Amino acid sequence: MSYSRRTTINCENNPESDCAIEASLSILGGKWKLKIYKALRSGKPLRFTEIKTLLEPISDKSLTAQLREMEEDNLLTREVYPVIPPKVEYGLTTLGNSLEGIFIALEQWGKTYIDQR
Amino acid sequence: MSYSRRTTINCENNPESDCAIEASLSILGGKWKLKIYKALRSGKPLRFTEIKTLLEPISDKSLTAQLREMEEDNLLTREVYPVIPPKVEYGLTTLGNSLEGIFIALEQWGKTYIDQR
DNA sequence: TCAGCAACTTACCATAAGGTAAGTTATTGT
DNA sequence: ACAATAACTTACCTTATGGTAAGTTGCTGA
Repeated sequence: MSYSRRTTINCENNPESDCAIEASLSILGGKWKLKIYKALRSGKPLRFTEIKTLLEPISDKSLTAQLREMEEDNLLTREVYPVIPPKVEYGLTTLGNSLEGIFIALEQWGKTYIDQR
Repeated sequence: MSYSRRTTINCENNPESDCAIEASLSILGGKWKLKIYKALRSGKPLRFTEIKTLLEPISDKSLTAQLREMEEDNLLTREVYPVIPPKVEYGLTTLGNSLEGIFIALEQWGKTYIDQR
């Protein structure tokens, strides 16, 4: 998708309710976001490397970037354990869990689309 | 979003159901796709210029590109009236109409997200 | 004769997202 | 002494998407 990320979503010049949709897409539009959601959807927090293994072939750089953005957007929590080597666990927030509806809708429609060919 | 368009969606290397989601996103990921859907959602077919006015400030180039892709993806119909100056009407197909679920899910979640700040 | 119209097409350019590959940190096990 | 480890960061590059501005078509009304 090409919904660029924004720092502040401005609904001012959006008299209609496009804004809500734009918000959703700007937040979920990253190439790996929904896959990260999927990895964490079970409820169990995962470590950086565990997520990375699940999403392969994602790069370290991309994974950190996407995780940071999702954290900023309050979709997931990041817990740092002060040990060496480092240990960091990521889990879904309440807002993160509320993505389920979108996930299901996209999955269902995708199946419909694929079937129709 | 950064779900690049594909000619054939390959589910072969996708043992999980990610494929359906990827299909959805690759098809809806265009910057204007969901706005075009929204414009046509009432059921009434619209002309190129009418859509353009509704979506402003979209460029001619982008609008044609997005419409063409949606047509290829069987989301909308394109009816050409052989008159001069040209008249072309776009409307939703059955598959196009089935996007409603995604539309609603994105809209609802976006509202939730915006409220939580 | 010629500007105006709708629906394009074309050439060119700007931006952003993401990839690759390497480096960083501080401790622990060999 | 030193390689290994997890979770990054950095510099650099490629690609895709979309924007701008101009041109095209063929008839019609002034």
